[in-house]
Amino acid sequence: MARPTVPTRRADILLAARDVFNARGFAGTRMDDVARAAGLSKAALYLQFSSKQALFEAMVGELIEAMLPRAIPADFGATPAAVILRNFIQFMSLRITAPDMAFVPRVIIGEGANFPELARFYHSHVITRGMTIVERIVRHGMERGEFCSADPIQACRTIIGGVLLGAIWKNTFEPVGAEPIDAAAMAAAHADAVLFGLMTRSAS
Amino acid sequence: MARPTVPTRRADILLAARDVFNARGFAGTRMDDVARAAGLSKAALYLQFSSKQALFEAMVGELIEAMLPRAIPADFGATPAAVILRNFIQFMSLRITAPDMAFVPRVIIGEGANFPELARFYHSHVITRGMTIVERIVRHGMERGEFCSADPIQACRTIIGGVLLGAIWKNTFEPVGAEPIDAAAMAAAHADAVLFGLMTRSAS
Amino acid sequence: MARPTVPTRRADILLAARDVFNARGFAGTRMDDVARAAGLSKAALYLQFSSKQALFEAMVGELIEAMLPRAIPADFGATPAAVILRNFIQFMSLRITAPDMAFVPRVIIGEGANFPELARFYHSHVITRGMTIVERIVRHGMERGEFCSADPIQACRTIIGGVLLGAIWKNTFEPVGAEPIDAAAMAAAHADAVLFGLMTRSAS
Amino acid sequence: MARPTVPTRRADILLAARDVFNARGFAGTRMDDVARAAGLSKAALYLQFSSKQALFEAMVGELIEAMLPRAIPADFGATPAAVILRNFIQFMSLRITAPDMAFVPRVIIGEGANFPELARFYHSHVITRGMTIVERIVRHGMERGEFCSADPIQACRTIIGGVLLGAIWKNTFEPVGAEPIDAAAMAAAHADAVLFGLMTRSAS
DNA sequence: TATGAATGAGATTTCATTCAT
DNA sequence: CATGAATGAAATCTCATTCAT
Repeated sequence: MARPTVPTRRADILLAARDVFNARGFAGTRMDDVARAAGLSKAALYLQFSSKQALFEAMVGELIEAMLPRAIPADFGATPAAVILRNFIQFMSLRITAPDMAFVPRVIIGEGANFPELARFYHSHVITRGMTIVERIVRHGMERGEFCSADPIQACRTIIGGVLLGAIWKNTFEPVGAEPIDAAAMAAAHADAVLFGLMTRSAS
Repeated sequence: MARPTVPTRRADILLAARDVFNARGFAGTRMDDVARAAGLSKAALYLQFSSKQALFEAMVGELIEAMLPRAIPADFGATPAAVILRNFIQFMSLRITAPDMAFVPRVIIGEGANFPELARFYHSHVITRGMTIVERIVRHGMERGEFCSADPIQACRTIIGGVLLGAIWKNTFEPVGAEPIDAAAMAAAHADAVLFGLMTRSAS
Repeated sequence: MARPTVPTRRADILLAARDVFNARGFAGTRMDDVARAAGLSKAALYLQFSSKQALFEAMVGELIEAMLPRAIPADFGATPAAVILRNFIQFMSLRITAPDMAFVPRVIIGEGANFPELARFYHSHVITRGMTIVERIVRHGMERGEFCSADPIQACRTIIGGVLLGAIWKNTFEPVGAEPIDAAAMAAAHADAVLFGLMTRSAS
Repeated sequence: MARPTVPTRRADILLAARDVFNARGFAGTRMDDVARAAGLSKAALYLQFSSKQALFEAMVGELIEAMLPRAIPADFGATPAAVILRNFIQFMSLRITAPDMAFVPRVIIGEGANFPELARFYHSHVITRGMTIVERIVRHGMERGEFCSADPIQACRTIIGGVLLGAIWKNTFEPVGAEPIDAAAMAAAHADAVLFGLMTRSAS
């Protein structure tokens, strides 16, 4: 409750950094800009982060953590896999296309080659974690006889691919004139498309 | 007969540029490097391209052109839509993950915000074109009664999302330790996942 | 009391800039040289002046301000116009041919086409102001019956032309072997030449 | 009569060079521009002129020659000095402010420090020659009793200063908004101003 | 802790000049 | 003679990073 002002300082910087990196990319961002946006002197930045790269990594790390689904039920019980999967797709789609998150994939993809640490981090914390969840859901559906037996790993890719495309669309193509899409609607349609491929044909 | 050297000059530069931009990204690439890679002086570069950005755009434009499916049959005749779609997914997946192409999406996504022209170009020439083709295939399947009636546009996104993920995977995550995937195999699985959602339930 | 160092920085640079621009002209001056002459790094220059041109303009502006006659009596009273004019010519001649000023006209004339702002500034602040003063003096003489009625504007040109020629002579021709002239003597002779054309013939 | 085409080539270049140097000054002029303006390749320029500086000097030299009063009567006979002086001032003023000549003083003054050869040339061929002529006229007037006895050299400076100011005015200040002056009218007024200073007071 | 001032090490871009054809 | 193509050698400007205060 009485958290001192220090952690706020750091948070302010990260917030400002997010905005500037978001708007300009890594190379295009100047420490000057971040400092000004955070209302600090450039030198003060360096008291908190030892380099531009460190700042960038800290900021992305923070965002990634915030993006991960906090709680996934340990046991799915009797909930139909279709329902769980729908919810998951909805959840991820909305989260990943939220204005303050959408640039994470862009940054990871765009700067991944220059920041292998970041790509590794993202891969192991987001992709792998997300795929594990999806895989569990798929297996759950297979065990319940809802889903036909497919390679769960491959299925994951189809599922995640659609979610990712939504984020890219919003971030990369909408600003240059692509027709805007409604994240929730797209998620629903994506779930439909995916589900009817996974469900046994006898279902219905 | 005796003038094939001239047009080569430009192509040499573009080739070298592709390699360097591929390895280092836009900001990380120095004109010096491109020049050296092309076996020319820096100044000679500027004889052909008026700026780093112009060079970059020319190179990406060239690659994009090369990546587009040259010829799609105007009329699908009686070929089953499932076959056509499978082929298309295969074709695009292989093309987009080929070592000399795979970085195009990365670059578009990563630098799109800094080069709106590029994003626009990519959107209208690749994405839109690709989606139109997929849409035609889907409609073809619906007319033939192969595919259940779904929103073709949304279906496109699921299809293309999976293809794109393949390229990103190879480019961004494999270099940092993600388990390598076989493009052809993934394409086949993606087609499966997608197809069984599109086919009418009566097909059994 | 303890902050006289700050305003010095800018002045140091301007002083150094004056010397280098004086010796080498605008195009011939490298920011490196100015920096070295000011005992600073090149980057420090850009902290104060956003471009070479800005530095140049600031420096010339400063010099011009310094060159202008600070105070001209608002009312000439009963002082003979001939005396006033003589003094003015002396004053301007000495000022304009002083070693640290003499290059101003050269620069304005030489680079005026490339820096219209500078030419405009010089025209409105120096030429126009100077001509206004001369005009007032001439009218004063006419009112007093000292000077015959001539077109004061045209007379100004003859007067100023001679003063300007002195500066040009010192700067452009003396360095290549023209016989050196004494600024004060030339000013006196010029005043003579001019005065006896303005004075009424009855004065004798 | 049957002068071959060769001298034309050279003349074309000099003409083009004059225009470009006129518009952009020495440093601002690129050999490319001159070549294009002359309708030649850059390399062809170098067949005629060994360097940019050589080209510049040749061009200025040519102009200066063209500017000099071709013929001054060896003996003034009984023509009144006032008339001769008036004519001379008119002649020089018109010549020096002609659009294709006016930039010569600007260039000499502006680039003189960087091209001492040029300044020397101009000084000895134009200034000195002009001053000699004026001096002869003044002495002629003194011998005839028209002019009072003044220092002829100093008088020359007043005379030439006014002429020079006209050229500078047209070239440097008119383009930035100074009120345009009529060369002939200014010359006449200048002659008046000067003459009435030189003539004996008894002349009436 | 905070900052204003400073800088080293480039980066892009330009241009006079050359040379093979 | 003429040229298209090439280049070496700068010059301006930028920016992450440091340091005295």
